[in-house]
Formats: sequence, structure tokens, C-alpha cells
Amino acid sequence: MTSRAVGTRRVEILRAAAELFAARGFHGVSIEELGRAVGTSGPALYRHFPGKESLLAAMLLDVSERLAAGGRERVAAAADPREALESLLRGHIAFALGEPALITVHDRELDNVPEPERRRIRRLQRGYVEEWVRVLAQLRADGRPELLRATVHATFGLLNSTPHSADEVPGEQMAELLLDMGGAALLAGG
Amino acid sequence: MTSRAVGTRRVEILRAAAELFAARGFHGVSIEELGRAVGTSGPALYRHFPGKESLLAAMLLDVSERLAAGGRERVAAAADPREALESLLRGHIAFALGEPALITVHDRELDNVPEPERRRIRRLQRGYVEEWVRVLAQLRADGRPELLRATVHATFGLLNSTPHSADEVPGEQMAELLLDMGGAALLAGG
DNA sequence: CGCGCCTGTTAATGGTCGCTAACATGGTCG
DNA sequence: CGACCATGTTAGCGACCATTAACAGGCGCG
Repeated sequence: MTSRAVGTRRVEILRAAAELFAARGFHGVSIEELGRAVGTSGPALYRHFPGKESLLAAMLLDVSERLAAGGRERVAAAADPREALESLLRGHIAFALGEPALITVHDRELDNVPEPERRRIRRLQRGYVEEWVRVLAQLRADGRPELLRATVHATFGLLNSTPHSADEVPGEQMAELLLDMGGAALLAGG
Repeated sequence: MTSRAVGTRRVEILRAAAELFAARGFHGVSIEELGRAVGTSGPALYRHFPGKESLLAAMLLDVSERLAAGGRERVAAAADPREALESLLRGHIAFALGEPALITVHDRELDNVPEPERRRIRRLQRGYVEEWVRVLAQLRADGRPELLRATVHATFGLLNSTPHSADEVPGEQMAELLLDMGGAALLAGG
């Protein structure tokens, strides 16, 4: 059996790994389990990634890039700061609700990424945060930059908590709730 | 050398373990490391806990009990719902800022607690959440219970995110910021 | 004084893990 | 058609890990 398209396996592995890492943590999942989750067994993974850590690195790099790029586009497309902030919120909420496993791994497992890539991921994350901070600064004359940054981080905590409260609330309502709460939190204080 | 007071070692171990588990995750910390962190080496831990998992269980049980008891007391001592909610917020914020490692482990490592204790911890957590929900319900005619519960969970995400954004903002200001953001988030939506 | 408990030590054990080696297979293409 | 490359397989290696065994010192109490 030869694979369908190039890179299909790779993507399959990353998706399965995200679920497992989110559920039991990077160190709580073995290579053998990762293999079994995609129908192969164990060491077949090494045909696609040089090691377990590289797999995590690829995953977090992809997430960070998608978030950062999405943020940039949304801000660029917005007519004014108010609209930009709402668009950022909607984008992040869609991501958190749509790919809860990725969001979870993204803010728990950075420390397990080896050094060359960790720096790149951090840079991307910082860029994403600064996107929010710049927009927020235009809406609030008051805040010093560190305070705005802390505000944004706390808001991410709010938005990213969704996966952990395995929900009885349907996605559409949850999105609305998070939009309201996130907006209120961002504009509070000062 | 005989220890100062009874249970001193036990507490020392729990404190050190909280830091290590928060930093690298339950599976990322070895017994040997836990021992070294309190000046003994490795297997000495088994004089105080029957195993690694029991250690985690004791830690999470203690946190859950303190949060739940604190919540109960604060609500009982409050004159009205508005005051109760503010007191709950202040209490949780003080905990999150004062013991960031415990808060982190508390909402990441429950799955690694073995079954008899896990249920008890969950029960305590649920009780704490319901304390918040009852208060919130008195302040907001609108919300259905699941929505209020989701609101409270999201607010916890906001408050508990503090440890991860290792901060440039001093504690007192951070507490104020979280109070404002948390309050706004809780009363938003609907 | 001496016995026992509390608390610690080092050595060993059995299991698991990440990773490598050696080998197999099947489709692509010169 | 036959060599190559991509993608698997199983077996094995060395490291590490949680836990247990065997042993030791010191303090409190009879």
C-alpha cells in the first residue's frame, strides 16, 4: 500500500499526536502509542520525523504560524481598531473551539520543544500577542504596555480554557459567550 | 538527624513537588529529582508517601479543599451577592498569585491521580464551582445554569492563566487588573 | 541502658521508553 | 524489467524510572 498524497501521513500523525498530547501530556504518550493511533506501529514514525521532540516542534510551529498569520490578516482587513479587536476575538475563539487539542498542547508543552525551534515559536507567539496589544492600545488611552500585555495574556487564558471545561454548551452559544466575556475583559481595568 | 516537627518533611516535599510538577509536568519529574529537591535522595520519599501518584493526590486534595472551604467561608461572610462575588474573586486571585505552582498543577494533572482520590477531588472542585454559580445566579436573572457554569469556568481560565504569563507587572497591580477583568467577564454576556 | 520507631542510605529489579538496525515490499520510472 | 525510493516491519540496545530490599543511625521512652 502506498500513501495517497505526499505528506498525508505526516499530517495524520500530527493530528493524532495533538489529541494524545492534549489528553495525557507529551511525556505521558509513547512512540508506540503514537504509531498505533495512525494504524502503523511504533518506529514507523521515524520515517516522518527525526524524533518525538521534533514532532512536537513541528506541531507547535504550525499552530503559532497559523495564529500569527491569522491575526495579521484580520487586523489588516479591519476598518478600525474596534472592528479589529472583534475580529481577533472571533478568530481566536474559532480556533480554540475548532481545535481544542492544538490549543491545549500549544500553551502547555512549549518547554518540551528543543532549543532551535523553541525560540522561533516564542517569537511567533510574541508577535501574535503584540498584534492584540497594538489594537488594544488604540482603544484604551490608559494602559502602559506591560499592563496591556498582561490583559491580553489573561484574555487568552479565558479563551483557551474552553477545552478543559468539556462542555454542555453547544459551540455556537459558547462562541458567543466567549466573545462577550473576552470583549468585556479586554476593555475592563485601567 | 531527627526532623523538627511532625509532618514538616511531608509539607516540604509537597511544596517542592508542586514547583517541579508545575514546571515540567508530572511525568517529566522523577522520584530521584523530587528527593534531591528536599535534600534527601530518591527513595526516601517512600517513607512519607506510598508512591508518586499518592503524592500528587495529596497535593491536589489539599488545594481543592482549601479552595472549596475558602469559597464557602467567603460567601457565608458576605452581606449580599455582589459582595460575595467580589470576595470570591479576591480569594481566588490571592491564591493564584500566591501559589502559582499549585494552581497550575491543580488544573493540569488531575488525570494522573488514581481513581479513589480523583473522584473526591472532582467533587470538591464541582462544589467550588457551584458556589460561584449560585452567587452569580443571584446577580444575573438571564443565565441558564450550564451557561453560568461555562462562564465561571472561563473566568477560572482567566484567573489561573497568571502563572503562565511570568509577569513584568507587580503583584498588587496584577491583582487589581484580574479583579477588574474577572468581574467584567462574569457579568458580561446574556 | 537498651529497644524500637522514624527516617534515611545504597543496591538491585523489572518494566518501559526512545531510538537504531536490519530487513521487506511495492510502486515509479529510466 | 530492474534499480531506487518511500514506507513499513520486528528485534534489540542502552537509559531511565518507579519501586522494593536490605541495612543503619539516632532519639524517646520503658
